Amino acid sequence: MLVDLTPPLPSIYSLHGELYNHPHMPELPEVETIAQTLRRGNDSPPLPGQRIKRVTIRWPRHIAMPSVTTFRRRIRDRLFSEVNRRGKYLVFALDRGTMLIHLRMSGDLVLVPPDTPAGRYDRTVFYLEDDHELRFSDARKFGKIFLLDDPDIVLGKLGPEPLDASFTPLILASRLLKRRRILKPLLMDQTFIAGLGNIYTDEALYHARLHPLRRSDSLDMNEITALWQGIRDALTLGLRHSGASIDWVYRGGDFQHHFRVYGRSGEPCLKCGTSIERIIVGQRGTHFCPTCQGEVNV
DNA sequence: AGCGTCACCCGGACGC
DNA sequence: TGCGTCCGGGTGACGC
Repeated sequence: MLVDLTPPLPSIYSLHGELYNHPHMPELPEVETIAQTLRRGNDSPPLPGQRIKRVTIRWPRHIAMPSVTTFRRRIRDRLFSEVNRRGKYLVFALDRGTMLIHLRMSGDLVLVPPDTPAGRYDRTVFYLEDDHELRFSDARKFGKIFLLDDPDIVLGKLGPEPLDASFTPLILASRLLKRRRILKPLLMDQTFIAGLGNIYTDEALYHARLHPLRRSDSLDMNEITALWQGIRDALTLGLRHSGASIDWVYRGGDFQHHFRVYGRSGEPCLKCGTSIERIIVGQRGTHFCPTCQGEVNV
């Protein structure tokens, strides 16, 4: 029934010698880039101010809350008022309630003009009053959509926003020292800090010159400040490049050309020339420079 | 309670 | 051609 008119992706999977035979999820910079594009409009008009006529749901398990039937009924005739981001969630404030979308591994959201050919992985389509369509495509089907009166049911569990002014080195210090966890999985824990995934965690630790296996309570204040700065540097660099485009969907960002460690195993460290290593930490591929991020002292 | 580990969801790409 | 394996984020089960 659906015709695949999606052109094959350019070969962007072997940029650094390491083969990217898998997708990975959009993180804070990618989600922020999508939010900004929808908010401002690009080739299409801004999403705020648009009203939803109806919705098509091709993969009902995407709808996390409420039930699919209730979702379908409640989303009708809703007006988009704001598009924001919290952690890796897109937050759509409506005239009644809030819709949250988590893209997980392979999700993407685009606002397209009328009669745009269907994409192979379009799963949920919001038909708007002016006949533009907001399309949620998701090859891996791991994405989640919520429609809530109180978005804090979901967003309330999230840790601080790393780019907020309220996120200071001291806040980070108190959170790190309260725990006794390995840094890499702790930074990816969305209740500890919101928005970091595998790529930006590895990049942040490299900027901070910290080994991914360090214990959270072993850091001194200088190291904590370096980590705070590293997190912000990695995210800011990603944002400046409109995120990375090594997913199933090309988003226009080009940060993948600027990774310091992610996907660069076997290649020389840009600071010292040492071969970048790849290890598994908490079931996740983890890239680091054994010289620059050397001391593990657990 | 806190922490680590593992299976699961899913499907494209790869090795054999 | 086809099967098994791998990968990823988040969740939930389980064990220490």
